[in-house]
Amino acid sequence: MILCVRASIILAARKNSRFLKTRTCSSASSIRFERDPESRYSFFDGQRANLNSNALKLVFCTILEIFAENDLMRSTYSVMERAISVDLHGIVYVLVDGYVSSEASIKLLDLLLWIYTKGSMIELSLSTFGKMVHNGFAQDVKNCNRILRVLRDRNLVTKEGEVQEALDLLLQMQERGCAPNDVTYNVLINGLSKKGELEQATGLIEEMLNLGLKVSAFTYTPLICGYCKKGELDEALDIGLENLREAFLLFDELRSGHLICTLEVEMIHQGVLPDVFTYTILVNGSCKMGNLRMAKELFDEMLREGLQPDCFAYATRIVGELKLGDTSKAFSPQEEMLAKGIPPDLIIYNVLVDGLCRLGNLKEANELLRKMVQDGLVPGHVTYTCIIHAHSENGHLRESREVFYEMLSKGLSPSVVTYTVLIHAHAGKGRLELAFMFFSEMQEKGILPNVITYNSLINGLCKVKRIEQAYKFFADMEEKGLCPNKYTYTLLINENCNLGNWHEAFRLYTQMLDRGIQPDSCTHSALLKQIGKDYKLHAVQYLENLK
DNA sequence: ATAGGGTTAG
Repeated sequence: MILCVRASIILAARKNSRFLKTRTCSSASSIRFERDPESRYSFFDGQRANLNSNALKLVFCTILEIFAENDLMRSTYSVMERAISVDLHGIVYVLVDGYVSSEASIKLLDLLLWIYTKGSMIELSLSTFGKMVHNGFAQDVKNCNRILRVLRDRNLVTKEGEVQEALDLLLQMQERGCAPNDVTYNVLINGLSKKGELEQATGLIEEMLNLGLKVSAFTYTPLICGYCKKGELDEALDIGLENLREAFLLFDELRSGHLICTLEVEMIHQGVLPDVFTYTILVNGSCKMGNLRMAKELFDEMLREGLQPDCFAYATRIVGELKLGDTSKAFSPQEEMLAKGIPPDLIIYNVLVDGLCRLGNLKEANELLRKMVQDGLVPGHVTYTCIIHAHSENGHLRESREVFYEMLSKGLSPSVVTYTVLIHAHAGKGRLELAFMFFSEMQEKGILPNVITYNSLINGLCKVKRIEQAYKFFADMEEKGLCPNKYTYTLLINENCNLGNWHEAFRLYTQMLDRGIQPDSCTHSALLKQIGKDYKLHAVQYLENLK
């Protein structure tokens, strides 16, 4: 059988090369490939280069066809991956053009789209899907679901538009008779939940139930996740109100606990049992909302249910223990994991290194790094960023730079977070020249600064009263399409108040309200800093009520 | 190997 297939491939390849030679000799530019996006080659290099690239596509497609027809999907996969790795994206034209048998092209196009979507190659996914639809190859709901995920994620990353585009596709699917299924809805519910559109997400669950579609852990998990994130945002509001802080915390605890329990009960009511994914989110959400007791209870509940926690679940638990400041308890799951044959991964180590750094145990953190390397793991950019951060927080700017250069020498690419940590530290300590150096260096490397990066610079500039320059960066970020947040405004309001520029401070305050940016009590404190202490709290409460 | 949910750093 294998020999037979091999022989066919060789024969097919030979047949193709003859076919192509004929084409070349007759000097007819391939009719079949007129629409080839790589046709610009022929512009510079004559027909030969163009045909060579096409020849390669035909050979690849022939091999793929033979593998697919014989159901050798593993081999098909690796050949397809090879074709993509040498940028032969044009094979999609061969596949939709009817050059290979329709049975094989369906399989091959599915596979091609799968590879593109799995690798989040957004434009290639969309263009391939478009060609498939155009040629009647995309009737499969699975393909639609893959594209839905891509559209959803693109929307979430760029923050432009809505998950709307994906919702539109859902409508189109319904119109074309390609019935959306439970997976379709799950993808959309996930997108809406991540955007905080929880009511709309709940509405889709109702729609699913009405349609008799299967509601599962896949459906509820993102929604629970969304509620957890909302709780986290709410909690941020009470920073700075130390006589009211505890009351807020208690309130949040009750509310979030209640919501999470309701959802959990609802899931069980629907016959959906929470699994490791669900529990991980619940534990994480409880941690983030500061309810560490509930986090622990949920983790234990997961064990009682007979579920086997994995690295994700353990990482979440360790974060919780570290928040409680208990180093020994944070390290104990490691033994448990080893006993169960789940070796701690890079993220587990990152969490532990960061935890030790935050507790000021830089020495222990370094020992852990050595152990990590012994275990065959390589510290990554997050690991280094944690250590750089630790040095910065301790005011050791020189050390933080040294670790940064060590990181570069290991061939690791710093992220926007790494640079932001460095910029924040240097700008905050008045070392603005170094901060600016890092700021331009990151952009030269194509790492885009974000709101936090700009806030770090604005903070440093305000501190040394270079407010004009702070405004320049404020304008610069807006030009780049970055939206200033409540911290950006609070920094500028604060400095204007320090300088007695009340008019400007209130102008900024009005502007942020107009833009729908919620101020917090820090903004209000900054604004009212000069008012007598007795009146201050009343004034803050008054403003809080206003919004 | 052909869809869908979860973990770390500013």
